[in-house]
Amino acid sequence: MNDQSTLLAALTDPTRRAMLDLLRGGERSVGELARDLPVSRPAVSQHLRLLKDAGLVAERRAGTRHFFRIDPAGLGALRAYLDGLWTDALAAFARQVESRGEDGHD
Amino acid sequence: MNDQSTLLAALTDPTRRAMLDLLRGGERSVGELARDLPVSRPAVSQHLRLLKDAGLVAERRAGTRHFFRIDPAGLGALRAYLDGLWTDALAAFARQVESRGEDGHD
DNA sequence: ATTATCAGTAAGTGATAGCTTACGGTTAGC
DNA sequence: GCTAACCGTAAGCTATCACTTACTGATAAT
Repeated sequence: MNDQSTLLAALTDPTRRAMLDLLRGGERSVGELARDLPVSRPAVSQHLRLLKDAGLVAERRAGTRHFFRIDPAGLGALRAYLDGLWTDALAAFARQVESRGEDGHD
Repeated sequence: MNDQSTLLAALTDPTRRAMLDLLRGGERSVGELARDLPVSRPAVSQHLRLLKDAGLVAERRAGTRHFFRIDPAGLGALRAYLDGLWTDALAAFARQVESRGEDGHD
């Protein structure tokens, strides 16, 4: 019920979304990501930790390289939340249209 | 391409998500929202402006009352973004599984 | 017309988040 | 063993954001 906070906070930052966009094509190492981003490598590491904690990326280590890739599972939870909100909003709208003229409000 | 920033930023704040949850049942006035939230009424007004700018809520004015309700359209854009990310991630994963052993990286 | 209610705006404050530089740790190669 | 490359962590700084109080505007009612 409170995990959306982590997911949404993770997706809100522009740099992190840029990182996810870079990972659309497949996994990348930390250095590779930093090379294509306007921030320092430590900053990328911090963002990756956040994304990993949020369940949005997965890690694979090979030697000294740490490869990251998008984890589709994390996005599922977010879609479920938005779907629920969407459904409820439509239901509320239908209910209101249906009761045009009635005045039961406080 | 940059509208997700507004949408995600709007959804990230816990107070704004609480407001949206209150609006799940249907439209509410500003004062009604403030009464059920742990923040002041001006704070609610500020949040509503943000949500409205993001396209997540719609407004209806009746006398001095300003009623707000969830606008399903805004959520659609966000779902589309997540879907694209999801699809690409799955495709990238499939591509990588398929090329086990090959080494075409930079 | 005056008063009261409802709501948006402005200004100021405190906390949070992202960035940087500096450092420590681990693996690969000579 | 020593050096180099790759990466994570720590500390500090700055900017942004959410909140408050005070004020102004607009509608309703007496």
